[in-house]
Amino acid sequence: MHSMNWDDLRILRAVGHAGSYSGAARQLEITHSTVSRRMRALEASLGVALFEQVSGSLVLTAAGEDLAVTSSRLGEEVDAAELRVMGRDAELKGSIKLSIVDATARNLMPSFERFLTLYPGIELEIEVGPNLTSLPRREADVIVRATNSPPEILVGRKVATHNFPVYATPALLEKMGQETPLADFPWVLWGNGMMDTWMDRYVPQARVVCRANTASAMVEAVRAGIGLGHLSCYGVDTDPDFVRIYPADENFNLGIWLLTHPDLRKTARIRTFMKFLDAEMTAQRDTIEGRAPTRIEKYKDL
Amino acid sequence: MHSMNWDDLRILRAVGHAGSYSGAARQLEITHSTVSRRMRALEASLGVALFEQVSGSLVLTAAGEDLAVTSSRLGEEVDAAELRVMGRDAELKGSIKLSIVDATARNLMPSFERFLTLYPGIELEIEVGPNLTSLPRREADVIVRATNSPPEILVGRKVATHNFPVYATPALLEKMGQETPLADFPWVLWGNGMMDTWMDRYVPQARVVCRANTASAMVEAVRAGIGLGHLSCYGVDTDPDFVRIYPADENFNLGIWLLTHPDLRKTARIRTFMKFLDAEMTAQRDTIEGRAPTRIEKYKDL
DNA sequence: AACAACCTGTGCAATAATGCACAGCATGAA
DNA sequence: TTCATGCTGTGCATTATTGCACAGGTTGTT
Repeated sequence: MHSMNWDDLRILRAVGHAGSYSGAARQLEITHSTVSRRMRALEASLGVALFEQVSGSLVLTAAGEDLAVTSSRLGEEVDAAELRVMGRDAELKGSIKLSIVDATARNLMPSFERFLTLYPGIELEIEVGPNLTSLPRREADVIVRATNSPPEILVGRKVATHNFPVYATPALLEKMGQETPLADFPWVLWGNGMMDTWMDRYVPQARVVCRANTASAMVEAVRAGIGLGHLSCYGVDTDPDFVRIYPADENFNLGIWLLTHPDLRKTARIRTFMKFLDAEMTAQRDTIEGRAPTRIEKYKDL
Repeated sequence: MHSMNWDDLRILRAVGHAGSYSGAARQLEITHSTVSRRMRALEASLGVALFEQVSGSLVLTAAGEDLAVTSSRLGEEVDAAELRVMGRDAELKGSIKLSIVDATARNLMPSFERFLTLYPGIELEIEVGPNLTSLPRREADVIVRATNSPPEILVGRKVATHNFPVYATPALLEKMGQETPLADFPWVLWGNGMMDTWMDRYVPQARVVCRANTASAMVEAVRAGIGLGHLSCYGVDTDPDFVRIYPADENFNLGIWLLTHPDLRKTARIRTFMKFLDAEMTAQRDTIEGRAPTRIEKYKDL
């Protein structure tokens, strides 16, 4: 008997999650026209309307919602099964060249270790450096980047977000006095100017005593007590040397992107590795994004 | 990130169930070459061998078994969801012409009633007759047949099996005497001769006093006490007028096929109806096939 | 040994699916 | 009011998938 195409349910899951054909298309890395046709085909196959149009956008019907929920559960089972079996046998071998900034690399080392334990046939070549701005073709298989405008020649997805609260050290707070306003502190700013707009708006007369052009240098400069600084929660929240003194501004964050070249994305060991990192970072997202700080301090006023 | 094609899991489920690419192909109504390619693609996508070849046939690896089991569970969830939403709204309407023999039609009337209650927009035209041997194109949308050689121009599947134990009536047993051997009874045989080989082998000198050419006529002839007869358990096991006196021979049964024309199989109301009947008969398979008799008598010797 | 009936694998033509490019609609900001 | 940015729908060319036909292997029966 003719059966429904289960892969249409994978598309439906994405539509339910993204809220639109266009959003689902981006998530799945296919075109919105494909999503549209697949949902039409699914409706025809089932003989039921899954969507109704409201002001040019589509919303799920009751049947659509039912099926989208089921598809979401199916997705969880598929993902779990996929992780269980992917590259499970000795066939998964070869080299993976990873390009990653050093701060994020440090945070992910335990995950890399776990991956290499699971897949002993893999050789992971990690190219760690300061902010990597050029991506010569073929010099890396997998790229982890902190950006809000990922290069269009690569494919992948945003797995988490760097949020940047303002941090100080307890020693600096004590030295300056607990009631000293932010404007009176010395500041360490990002060399690429990404927080300058924020400073102009909220601490216009700030004493900028230092600029650093890498995440690691930023962290070490603040650790040394040189000044206050916007640091990513990722790895800093769990470092006892730091104290948050002002919350992150959601308009000043960076996506953490997991990217590869389009023609590599079907390569088993690349897919396995990216899926593994995706799962690891998804599991740690609250920690990465600063929603599970280990020290809670009274925030200063501007 | 590139995702596995979930529809490959639907194929894998069938392979796990059928035990071969060829068997899965028949079950899914696609070619074995498609099954082969889809399983190769799935293995490539996951980077794991799901099959290994043993004497020209394929057996599942541990990873393959893991994934086949998961796929089977997914299939149950998909089937349940599909039944919940299929044709759920008022859109499912139109006519369905069903061709079915009268004995099976009587057994399925409660199911037809349930279907029409669920889908009030459907008009079911049931063509009930004695054994229908010709299938003029387009005179029926859905065909239920008792056969072991379904017409190749139609598509569908065997949903259950007619098994044919030997039945008597209590009155006939009393009239003939409880210890009378089978050979001394009068017999009612099928007009199409389908049980003649069995009779030649096991009751060669039988007194054949009656032949009937339809299932209904067979049932009514035995009910009238004319003689013993091979009747389908389906509907007879639950009829208090009858007693089994000899078990069914598994080499003398008929498949119950649910069939339609290839170009109708994607039509929503046809698919919904066939899937519904499939589910109903699958749920009743033990009863249909005689594994849940309501009266258990001591079987006679040959 | 020969044959029948099952199995899987693959080249090539046919068919189906997808992406691209375009069109039109809705909404929010300036 | 105008414009930008999102959305969905669709014709056509491109790409991927499928079916057909064939080949070869294994097993069981005669």
